[in-house]
Amino acid sequence: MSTIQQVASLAKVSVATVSRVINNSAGVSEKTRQKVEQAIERLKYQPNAMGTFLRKDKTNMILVLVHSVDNPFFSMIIQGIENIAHHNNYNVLICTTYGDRSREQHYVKMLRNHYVDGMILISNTLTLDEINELNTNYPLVQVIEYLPESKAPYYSVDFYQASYDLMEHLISSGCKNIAYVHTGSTQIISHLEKYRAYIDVLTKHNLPILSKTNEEYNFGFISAKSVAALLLDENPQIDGFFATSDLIAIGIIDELQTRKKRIPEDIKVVGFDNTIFSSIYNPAITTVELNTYELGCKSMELLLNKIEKLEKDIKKDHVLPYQIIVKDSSQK
Amino acid sequence: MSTIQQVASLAKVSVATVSRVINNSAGVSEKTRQKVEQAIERLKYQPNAMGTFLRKDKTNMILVLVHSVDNPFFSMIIQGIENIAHHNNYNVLICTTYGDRSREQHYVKMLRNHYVDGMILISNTLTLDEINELNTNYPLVQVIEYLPESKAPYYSVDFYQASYDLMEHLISSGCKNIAYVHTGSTQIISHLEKYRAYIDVLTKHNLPILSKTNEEYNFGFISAKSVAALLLDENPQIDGFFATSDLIAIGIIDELQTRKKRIPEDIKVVGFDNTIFSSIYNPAITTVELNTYELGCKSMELLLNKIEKLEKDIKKDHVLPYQIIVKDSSQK
DNA sequence: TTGTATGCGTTATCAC
DNA sequence: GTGATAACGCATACAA
Repeated sequence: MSTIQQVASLAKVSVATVSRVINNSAGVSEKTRQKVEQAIERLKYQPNAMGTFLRKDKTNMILVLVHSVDNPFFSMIIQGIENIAHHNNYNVLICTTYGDRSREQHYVKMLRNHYVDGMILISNTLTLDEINELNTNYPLVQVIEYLPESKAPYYSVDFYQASYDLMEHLISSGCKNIAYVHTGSTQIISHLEKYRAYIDVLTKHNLPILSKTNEEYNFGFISAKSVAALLLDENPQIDGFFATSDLIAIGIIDELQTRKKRIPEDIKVVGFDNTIFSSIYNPAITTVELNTYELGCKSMELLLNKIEKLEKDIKKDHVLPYQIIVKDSSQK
Repeated sequence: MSTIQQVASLAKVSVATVSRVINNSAGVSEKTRQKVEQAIERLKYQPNAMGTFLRKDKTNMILVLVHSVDNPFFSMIIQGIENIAHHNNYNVLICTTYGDRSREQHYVKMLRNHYVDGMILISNTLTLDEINELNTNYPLVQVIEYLPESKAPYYSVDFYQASYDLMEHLISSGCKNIAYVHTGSTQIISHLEKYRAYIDVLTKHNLPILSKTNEEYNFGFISAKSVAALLLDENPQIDGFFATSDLIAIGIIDELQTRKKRIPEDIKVVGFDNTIFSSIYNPAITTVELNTYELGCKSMELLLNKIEKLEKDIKKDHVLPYQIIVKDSSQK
């Protein structure tokens, strides 16, 4: 491994000149530039990024804290983030927590240690105090999931209204006994808002509340299947399922098919997120498009603003539109 | 942001002592330690990782180069890698290329620039020369996909034998016209070996060869559906499909169901990788378990050996066992 | 047990 | 247009 020193010696110039050549700074004569470039070539010199980082106090890396990525829902957000990041010469460090708080703390430490210039939280278990503290000291953006009371800005979707629309769709399709199924954390805003809409719509129509959640995520599918089984055992009259994700919907449908129920004739099912799963499954699943790629792009743009302090007063709440996508699983 | 200097001043000790406290080095009196810890606490001091990295010429980060991660197949490998990495105080940087060579080169540069201490290649488009050059200069390990002629070590599976077994299974289940479907890169070793077995088994049994590939990956499913449609139009006699992944199998089955074919009665289908998809789909898909988590663990252990030069002569070829998992899609 | 001094590799300021 | 040099924050060899 050669250093800038060795290049300077070989080219018979100072390290300053070599640095200028590397960074394409103005004020280097063509002759010198070529000498230096030849030396770089001969030594196969590669700048040591750590020297640069230390000197500049900037790594051009940002960290994305996410539960897991083995789900097109999250990976689309990340692709949006990466798109904007790469166009602005930033690298994206994907860090998966799998809900483990110690892993999460470990990654947060990377922000504190100047490993990265900023952080995007997709789904996290940080407390309100932690987020507020981090937000005052470091560039921080929340996307999809967020703490509404926190001071950190976020990009998300109106989960309440989307769920309201979905519920009205189920009811207008003839459902009278609609069950709500959620697996994974019950602290997240998306679930809370979906559930709130579920309750409100049922109350408005004077229909019974039939809901069950399971803190275990288990890729959504596994937990959902058993939750659906319990619900159906206790409430054989169920004729509609509101699932908080496409994967949960698939778990429910799998259980229904085991019980020889026809979908949508006997029971209708709706999911959320419009992932590839809702298209490849049989039947295709009614769902909600959240424009996750766009959300990723926007949140990265916001983070860049914070890092490079382009704007002083950054708006805190950003809500992007959604679209209800009706497919086979809930047709009349 | 405070520095070690400020902590030293406040605690009225030298920076060396502060450094000793931070790193839990021996030879610091209890009294001094407490003084320093109080100063650290008061200043909310967080060490700047870049200083440490530069000084130690080590980042304790490794890079995983992978096509994409929105697939349980890859994410299981990565979980294995992360497991071993974290137990050895290393961080894992997940870098997705989506088959884009410029992104790939960008990430490779991070290895050259001392950003990371080593690299694991899961699926890549690096040339033989590139891999060999990198392997001589940096710690490098290949997993799953590899260039057999390269000098870099790898952990993988006997794709030929696994495919041979699968083909024999299809034939013994009664299939006489078996089609081979692959989407994505056709340069990868897994496809080449699978295809070689496909040909060998058919030749041995004197059966016709019916294969089609599509370089476009498209999440496997989309491309596979159209490939299957073409194959079925041209060869209505097909009674078995060998798909090179579970997602491809799903695409095929989707096309078959559109055509009102019964599976497995009319046509049998087998996939590969034993991802969650092969279980959640209806029918459940016969597949091959590759022990991806284990492969991830082993390859990280190997990389650690190379980084910390524990062993001198590292074996180059490592082949882990597989298991054929028969499910509904190919039952007699 | 503690402090001093040096260097890791780079960039940037200031001379010339 | 180029060079000398200080500084970034930290760890460590050596001295005390």
